[in-house]
Amino acid sequence: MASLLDIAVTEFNQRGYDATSMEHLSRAAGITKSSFYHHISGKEALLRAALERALDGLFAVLREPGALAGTPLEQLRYVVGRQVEVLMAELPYVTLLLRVRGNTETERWALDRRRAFDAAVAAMVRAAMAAGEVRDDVNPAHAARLLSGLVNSIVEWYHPDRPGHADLPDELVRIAFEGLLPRP
Amino acid sequence: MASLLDIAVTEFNQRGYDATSMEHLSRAAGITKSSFYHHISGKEALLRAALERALDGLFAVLREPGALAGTPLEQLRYVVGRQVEVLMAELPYVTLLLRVRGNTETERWALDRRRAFDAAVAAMVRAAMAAGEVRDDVNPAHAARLLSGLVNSIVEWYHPDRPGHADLPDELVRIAFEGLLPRP
DNA sequence: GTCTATAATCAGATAGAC
DNA sequence: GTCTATCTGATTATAGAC
Repeated sequence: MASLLDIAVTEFNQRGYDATSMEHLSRAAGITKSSFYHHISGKEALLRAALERALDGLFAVLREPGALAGTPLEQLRYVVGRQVEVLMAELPYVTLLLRVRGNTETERWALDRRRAFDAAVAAMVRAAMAAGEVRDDVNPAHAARLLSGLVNSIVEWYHPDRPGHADLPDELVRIAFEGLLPRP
Repeated sequence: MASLLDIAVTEFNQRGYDATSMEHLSRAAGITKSSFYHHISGKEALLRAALERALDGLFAVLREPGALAGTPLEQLRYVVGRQVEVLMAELPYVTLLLRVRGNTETERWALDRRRAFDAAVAAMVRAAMAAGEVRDDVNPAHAARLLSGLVNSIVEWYHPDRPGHADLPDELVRIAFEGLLPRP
């Protein structure tokens, strides 16, 4: 049986957080709004719990051995691949995180933590470029932003139930680092 | 003086469409809510006008000579570069388009047209792959999705007023097709 | 074109019975 | 734990004076 958090996150992602009412959530859970309130303190608490789960999953990647050992490029490739895996494993939570706009204190907190994660990846891109392992004819800040954007865009179309997605982390790393052109 | 549409789109992008009230819009325009209603028929009409502008800009690219002549790869590179330029030129409108969730008839109409645009680009990716001009060791559908995601992710961080963004279309095309690794 | 005032509806949240 | 009933405030939209 799906938890109330799972149900809420599914609804939030379908309609958008602001467009989803407590009535929507309670109906999706099969109980009344009042009963729903017996279990959770409010709409924003649900949002906070979901965003925490997404952020915890992403930050954990940065502490894994593969993110800390090897050349700067090896570390970067590892983190990008794992980031895709976390995104796929925690899809609804990461999706919600990526759509936060900063309207409330909770949303601004999540945006701050997300920016910190992106900054860590950006530092790895700069380190790899300084080591000559990443091309230096593009703005490093742009390269980092585009890399993050490429990874995050997966939430817009990935569905866990569809087949043929097992290779996705590897495909993404290949395209990100080697590009769409055929190898020479 | 900014038009009411410009003002509304700015507000929609800041807070999200659903979280933005007519009160927000009229205050941003410097008039009362009632006066605002004198000029426009409702919130959704504003959304529709904005989404139309974004979609018209994107579809126009597909009809330009550069999108119709040359090898499949040349056509694809042209369209991707021009897509970035349109995104930069019509930033607020395209941003709004990319955040539509499908809650109303207007939003579903926009989603349909957007999917048609993406399908046209995906067809160009497949054509380039069939011609041996794009690597064939990735799923063509994934390659097309990732390419679109890469381009669209720019709306999350691009600001027209910041310097150093003139090369962005070219940088993006380089990264998309040649990847982040240094050239051999 | 702009305003004040207000209608009609819906939101998040609570009280209290069972 | 779940329910009906309700509160309070915000939201879209309109009426009608100036």
